[in-house]
Amino acid sequence: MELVLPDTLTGRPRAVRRKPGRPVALYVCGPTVYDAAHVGHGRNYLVFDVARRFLEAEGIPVRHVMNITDFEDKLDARAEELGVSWRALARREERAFLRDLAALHLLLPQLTPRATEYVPRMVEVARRLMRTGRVYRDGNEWTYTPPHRAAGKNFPTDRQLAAHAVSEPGHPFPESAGRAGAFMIWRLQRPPKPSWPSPWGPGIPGWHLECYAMADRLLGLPVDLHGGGLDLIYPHHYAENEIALEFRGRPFSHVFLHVGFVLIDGSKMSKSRGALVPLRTALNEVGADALRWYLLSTPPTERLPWSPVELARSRAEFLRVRDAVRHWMRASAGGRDSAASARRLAADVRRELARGLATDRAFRRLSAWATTETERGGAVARTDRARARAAFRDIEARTGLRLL
RNA sequence: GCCGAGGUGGCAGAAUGGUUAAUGCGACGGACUGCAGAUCCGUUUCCUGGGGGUUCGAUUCCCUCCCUCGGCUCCA
Repeated sequence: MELVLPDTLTGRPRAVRRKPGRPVALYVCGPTVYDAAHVGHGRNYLVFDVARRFLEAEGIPVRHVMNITDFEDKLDARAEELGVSWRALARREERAFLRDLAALHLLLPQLTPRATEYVPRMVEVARRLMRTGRVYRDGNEWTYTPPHRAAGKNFPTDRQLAAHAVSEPGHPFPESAGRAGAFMIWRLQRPPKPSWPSPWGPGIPGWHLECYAMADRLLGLPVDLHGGGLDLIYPHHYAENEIALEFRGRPFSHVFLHVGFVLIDGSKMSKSRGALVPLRTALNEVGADALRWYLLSTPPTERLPWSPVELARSRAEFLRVRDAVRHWMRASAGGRDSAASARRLAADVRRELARGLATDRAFRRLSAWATTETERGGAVARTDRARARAAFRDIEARTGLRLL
């Protein structure tokens, strides 16, 4: 069964496909490792985890790449604050971040390339952009200004930006009309801050070149599925896509999926506002399965308001479902049911996930099944136990929940 | 301004063309109780934002208007 996702670039549902004989090329934008993961990160990577699990359960191999941004201004600032080197801080936070994702029972990507290892390739991307004649230098920075694109080629942000700049007179975007959508590709900088040699002098490449260089090298462009949090659409994915359009005339990815924010007090969880719930804290409180249930209980592209009450309710709901499954599977209780009920449930879950990764609807199927089977006191017959188990194993494989 | 998601009973929230539009909370009545709470039983007539259209039939599909929420160069 095909996995159809709401594609952000076209605004339409699109099936995830692959090149014949190749695995699905999945590139998920990773974190800047300067602080602990919060539940917003958790939800983001969780959504791609379920997408990958679904494809693999369908027998489709996935090559899953997630970059680690291990040099960046905020990382420098944090390192200085703590009195450690930016490299040491990045390594430490990277380990913690990946450990927390694994604790949420995520399948970790096969490859987690670090930005620091890709600087020479990013320099090469910058060099090619320099040759387009669309780059200008302003002091220590070189900036690339993309040409105007026809509708549908990229996220419709340049129009937005122009309108936004006009509607807010104090907006710090100087020549907005002509330069909407421009992004930095090289900045001069010296140690102890991150710095690498280049034809333009020592410094650092712009962030957007990172994912382009990595995806091109490790997966080949265009990739099949790409995404991250909704906040990455602009400027990050817009910019990556501009580079792909410049060099190849094709978008960065066949399908873009962007995950809705986890909201706290009505607005986005953010490190700068200090309003966030660390992933580790939530995991310690309710465990991976209940947290997965909660984070996936709203459609992936929609926002999820964080609420301790709802978290507790999700935990209770997950446990109710798990207990119902376990009880139903205990054939020693003299069960008479065939495996049909479990197989139907697995088919329902599969169908809901295939259609837009509707985790919320899939979970509702599980809840409904649990209610029905509990009320009628059903239990599987000993002879059908193996087939029923296989059905639940399939659900587990796709959702990452541990039910049996 | 632009992009996106929505407007269902007092509140929250299901139902992606088909019988009296779920369920939960709240409220009200009753049982129990010295009173209250908790618990249990029952009741809750009244609800699909406005206006067109498609259809035998619309909460559901199309158009339009109004309103709400989120986002719009740190960011998952």
